[in-house]
Amino acid sequence: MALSQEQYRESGLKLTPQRMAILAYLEGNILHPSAEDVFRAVRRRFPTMSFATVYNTLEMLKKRGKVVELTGDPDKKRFDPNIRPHHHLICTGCRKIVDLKTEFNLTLKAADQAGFQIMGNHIEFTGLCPDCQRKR
Amino acid sequence: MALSQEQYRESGLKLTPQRMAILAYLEGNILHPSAEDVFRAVRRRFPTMSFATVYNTLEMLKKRGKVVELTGDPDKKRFDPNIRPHHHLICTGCRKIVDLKTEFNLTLKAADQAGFQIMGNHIEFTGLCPDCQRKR
DNA sequence: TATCACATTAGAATTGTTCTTGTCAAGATA
DNA sequence: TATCTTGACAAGAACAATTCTAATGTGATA
Repeated sequence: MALSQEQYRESGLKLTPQRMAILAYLEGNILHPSAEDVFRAVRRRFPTMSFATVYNTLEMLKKRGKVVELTGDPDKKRFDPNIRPHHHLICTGCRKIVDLKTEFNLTLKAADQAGFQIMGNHIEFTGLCPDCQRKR
Repeated sequence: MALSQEQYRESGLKLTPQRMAILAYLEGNILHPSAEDVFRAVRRRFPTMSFATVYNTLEMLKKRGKVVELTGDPDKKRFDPNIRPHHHLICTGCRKIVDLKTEFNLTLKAADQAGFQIMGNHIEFTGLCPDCQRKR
């Protein structure tokens, strides 16, 4: 998430301590946190932090393209501060999500697109992470 | 979803009218229905149908590999009775999900797998469906 | 048809997310 | 720096999706 404080301000948004804390937590975070993960982490420094602020901020960042909302976890929303297109490994045991650097060249023939205007693609490799392999 | 009534019984499950109605609705359904879609459809014939029955049945079918739970819709669980591996087109406007017949040969080098035991993969092509293109 | 394990129902409970309302503070302006 | 205005915040209520609970009902087998 390349989002400096200046960029932030320039886009007409107020830079509040709460938002800075959320940004700091997201910056470089590769754990694909849920809203609750963000909330729990940021609350340590801001005990009065509200869930609404977390959701509002994430929603705003999403609208501005600064974070991406992930699918792949059916139980909760997960967010990725890495906005460069990339794919994921997903553990079906613990729902851990790991970034993939591998690139794939995927194209769909027009005949297969069902009239869709394709904007992007995302590959989910599913399997068991090392921890979950050990447990079973 | 190739699941005949005989297979159903043989696997030690009771075949109730409610379950038959759910199975009938799922059979050949390409709309990737949510639990509520199933509920609403089946309730027409079984006005006493309970949501719990829908969730229980879907969960059971999932456990037995007769349906697949989809990611791709962050707001609700969606189910696919087509258990043959295939990929999807997803409309970011209305969350319509369309099956793709196109096959891709995706392999990950061991070095890229982060120790995961890979079980499968799934590609989501995102974009706007024809209806949503018209609306914007 | 009697029995029993399992399925069903209705609604309560839980979880994740969004909305509302009153208050407050960041950044702008003078 | 003092004041103003707009948007952000906190707290909790509301909402939506899903899961659980307890009581009742029913399919399959003998």
